Amino acid sequence: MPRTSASIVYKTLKDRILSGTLAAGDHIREEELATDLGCSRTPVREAIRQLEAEGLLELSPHKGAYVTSWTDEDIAQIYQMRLLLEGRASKLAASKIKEFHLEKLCVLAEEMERASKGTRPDRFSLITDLNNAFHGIVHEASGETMLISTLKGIIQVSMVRNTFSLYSKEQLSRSMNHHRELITALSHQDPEWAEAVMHCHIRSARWVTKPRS
Amino acid sequence: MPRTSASIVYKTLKDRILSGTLAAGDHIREEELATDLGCSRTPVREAIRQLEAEGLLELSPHKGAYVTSWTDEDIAQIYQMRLLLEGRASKLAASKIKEFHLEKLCVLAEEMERASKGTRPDRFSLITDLNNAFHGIVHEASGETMLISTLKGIIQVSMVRNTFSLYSKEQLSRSMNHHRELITALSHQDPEWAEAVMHCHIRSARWVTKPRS
DNA sequence: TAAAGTCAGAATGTTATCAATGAGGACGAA
DNA sequence: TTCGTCCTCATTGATAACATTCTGACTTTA
Repeated sequence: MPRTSASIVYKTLKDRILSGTLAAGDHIREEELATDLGCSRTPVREAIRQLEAEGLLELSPHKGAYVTSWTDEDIAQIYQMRLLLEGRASKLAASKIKEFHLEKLCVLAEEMERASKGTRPDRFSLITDLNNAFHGIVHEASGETMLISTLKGIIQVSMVRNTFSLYSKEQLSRSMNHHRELITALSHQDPEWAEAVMHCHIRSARWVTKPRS
Repeated sequence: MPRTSASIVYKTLKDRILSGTLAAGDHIREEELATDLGCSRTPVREAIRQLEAEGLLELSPHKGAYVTSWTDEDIAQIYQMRLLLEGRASKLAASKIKEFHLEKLCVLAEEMERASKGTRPDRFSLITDLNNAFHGIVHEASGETMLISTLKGIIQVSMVRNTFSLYSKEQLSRSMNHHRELITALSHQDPEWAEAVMHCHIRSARWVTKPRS
């Protein structure tokens, strides 16, 4: 899909940030990254600016780019935003959802369950991708373009810290149950139920990376 | 404040879009803008990419950038988002607001009233700036960094179409009254009242650019 | 010793130039 | 006329080299 150098750099850099290869606060040198990826500085700069706009990088003039460090307070606020926005998305989706949405959700839920019971070492990143796709379908079903694009940015940020590899067996199973319950609520076209399930789902995810306090 | 060429181009271009100098759908050529502003294409490219990330420009490969055309549906959805997010910001602000916030809000409300009663030809852009500052203080008082930054992007977009020059005398006066009422609600630390006033304020603004349908 | 000034080095900001791509029109055949 | 092909040109994509600015370390001086 991405055929320009800039988009390749973008994707690579974003992967490294989301996967934790690049840690919070790390300094990114344009030249270094350019030679590393075998292109000139211009595409690298473009990728960096784009990631800055998404909030994954912070850049200060003449100094360079740094991987954004999120405070615990930031993370807490991001979850509050997800609560508000994904709650609304679920609510809206319940009234508008189409059959093919429900079918996709079922398939994704099933694949996630299969993946979570497996033992492949890369299963967590697979679950992450499936989970993102699942939430994406719910958002799409809400039919609100603006809500969808806002959510995309916010969720991405909350994914920097949250990995399914941190989930306990119990937490993972609860998450899967939420997916099932959400599908049921949506298929019954019950907005309040759908919103409530989503609230449970997000609130429970909130406590994975940060057990107490 | 902005000392790099790229940020100057960014600011200039953004002003032109928000002020309507550049209309929806207008084509922007890198070369053209570069010679116009007396710099090379690179800073222009950077500014364009940044504005694309903010949603003000749409970028199609090998063709160039176009000023985003918002459909009526988009505008409606943006107001829904503002309703949700600014409502929450007002609610939170009510419990946390400090005395100096209230003082600033009073000053701004007063200046807006004075400006709206004046006859200076540039009074509408003045009111716009004051109004943005007013809402900014409310957001700031909410103390939620993430909410604030999300709102900044959304409001900016909703400002492309909405100008106080379109307000009738009655609408303008109602808007001023909302500001006063919001200050009172906030000073009484009544979250529900503050939220309700903000809802009224945004819903009434919704019907300025688009009288019916 | 501490404070201020200076300078070298490194990184980003900017430019000019070349390469590649796709849009749109001219042309011809069915 | 309509469709398809090819060609041309405008515009973006990418590179390398130059300019500017910041940082931090070294020197000087009181």
